[in-house]
Amino acid sequence: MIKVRFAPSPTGFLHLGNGRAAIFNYLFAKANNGRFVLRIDDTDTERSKPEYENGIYEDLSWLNIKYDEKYKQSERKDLYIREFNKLVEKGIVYPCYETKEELEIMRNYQLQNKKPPVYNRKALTLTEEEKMEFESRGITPHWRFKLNRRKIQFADLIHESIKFDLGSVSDPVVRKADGNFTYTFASCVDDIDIGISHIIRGDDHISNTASQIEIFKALNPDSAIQFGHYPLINFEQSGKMSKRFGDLSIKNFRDQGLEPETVITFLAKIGTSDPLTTCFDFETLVSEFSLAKISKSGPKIFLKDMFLLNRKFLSSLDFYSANKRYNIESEEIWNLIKENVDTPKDIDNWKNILKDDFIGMKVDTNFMKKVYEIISSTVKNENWYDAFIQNIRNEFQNTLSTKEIFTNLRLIVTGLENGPHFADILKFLGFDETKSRIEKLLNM
RNA sequence: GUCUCCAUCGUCUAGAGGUUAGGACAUCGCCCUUUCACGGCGAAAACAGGAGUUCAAUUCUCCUUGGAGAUGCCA
Repeated sequence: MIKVRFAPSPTGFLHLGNGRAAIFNYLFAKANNGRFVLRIDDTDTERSKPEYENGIYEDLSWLNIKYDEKYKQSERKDLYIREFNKLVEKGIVYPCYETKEELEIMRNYQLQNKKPPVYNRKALTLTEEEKMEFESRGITPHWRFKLNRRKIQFADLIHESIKFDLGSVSDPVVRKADGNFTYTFASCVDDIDIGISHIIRGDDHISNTASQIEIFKALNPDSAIQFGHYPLINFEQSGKMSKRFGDLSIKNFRDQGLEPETVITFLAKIGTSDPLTTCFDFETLVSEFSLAKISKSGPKIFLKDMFLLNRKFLSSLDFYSANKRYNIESEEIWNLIKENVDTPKDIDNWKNILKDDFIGMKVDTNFMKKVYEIISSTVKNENWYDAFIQNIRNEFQNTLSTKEIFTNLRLIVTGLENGPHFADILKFLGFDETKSRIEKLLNM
């Protein structure tokens, strides 16, 4: 049974990186008839906040990612204690009494002497008397897992094979002095207990995986969990960019008017050998998903590409789907504007522009006067707009470029410099409304 | 410092010893549009560097360089 998990910690809002983890795992599960588990990794009681946990549910539901099972680490402490005690009995974990400050000093010292900042296992040499002494002073220990210091190699679904020198890392802390367990440990216990078959996470977890393989083995010698580490996204970052697009939270992009389909497709396809298609449905994404398509190198992404994709998504919608989401009054309106909207805000904007009480933007007064004269003398028949445009061109052909003429006209009628085919706009608005818009601006 | 991952057009990538190094997005040009956009067509654009293995290296090995990550009583 294939079972994967998405395990965010509620210490902040879900960002694009989290979203990618969720989507990869979700698609992997669906593509293999497996189950997708949501696990709230809230072992860090200091930083975990209920509002962030709610944010996780909101974002997942917005993205339309549904989970088959849900767990919360803060509700599973009894299990961790049981498993922890087994390791204590086996002597694989050991109590340490150093303070954070002492450890910090030790690390700095090692770094300054160009040595790897690895914990020196001093606590291992403590006598029972010394331990008692600490305890009597009210100092509770934190516990470390005694790593087998050797070079290991493990299979990886994306990198094929990863090697790691366990001698280069400290024995991981599994239980903190306050009695809470760390993610490193709780995660292993949960993965075994829940029956996770594949752990798919970012390259930033490679060193964790190396240590956790040892913990998995200590917990369950038969553990056969498979790993896949995908490369992290590099975000093109410049001051301007970040200012323009805001932070990287899913919530931010939702607020900016991106559609969930856009975010899903973007995150599912970026860094894979598939093109950034315009297929936006889950079924297609699932059928196209494969870990083999994820490249080993980290993609650099431009956030503007996501907005480009959003435009493609919107213009691909037919009237029925568009109307369901954005309540478009008529098919005529949708067909008129659909090629010219980047976000739902633009849709609202155009709906407003096409309403009768809309007021455009003033341009040069003489131009507006002339335009009014021309429309007043234009015959109101079936093709009035063609005649109207032709007459204006004739009037200004020696003084203004075609582009300038149209830009001015667009501003007067729509308030914008670009948009749907101009004659189509006039046709939609009708003779009287167009004339009234020019008149209104002239009288302002 | 140590450990780990990675390296093909601007970007995402295909390529697994012999290819005119292919595609997609972006860019530019032309066409369509009486204008911007949309659309159609086309162009430009890449194997980081150095050794080695080989008849032959983008492809295999090593080194250098570059990028990313880890090195927490965070996850």
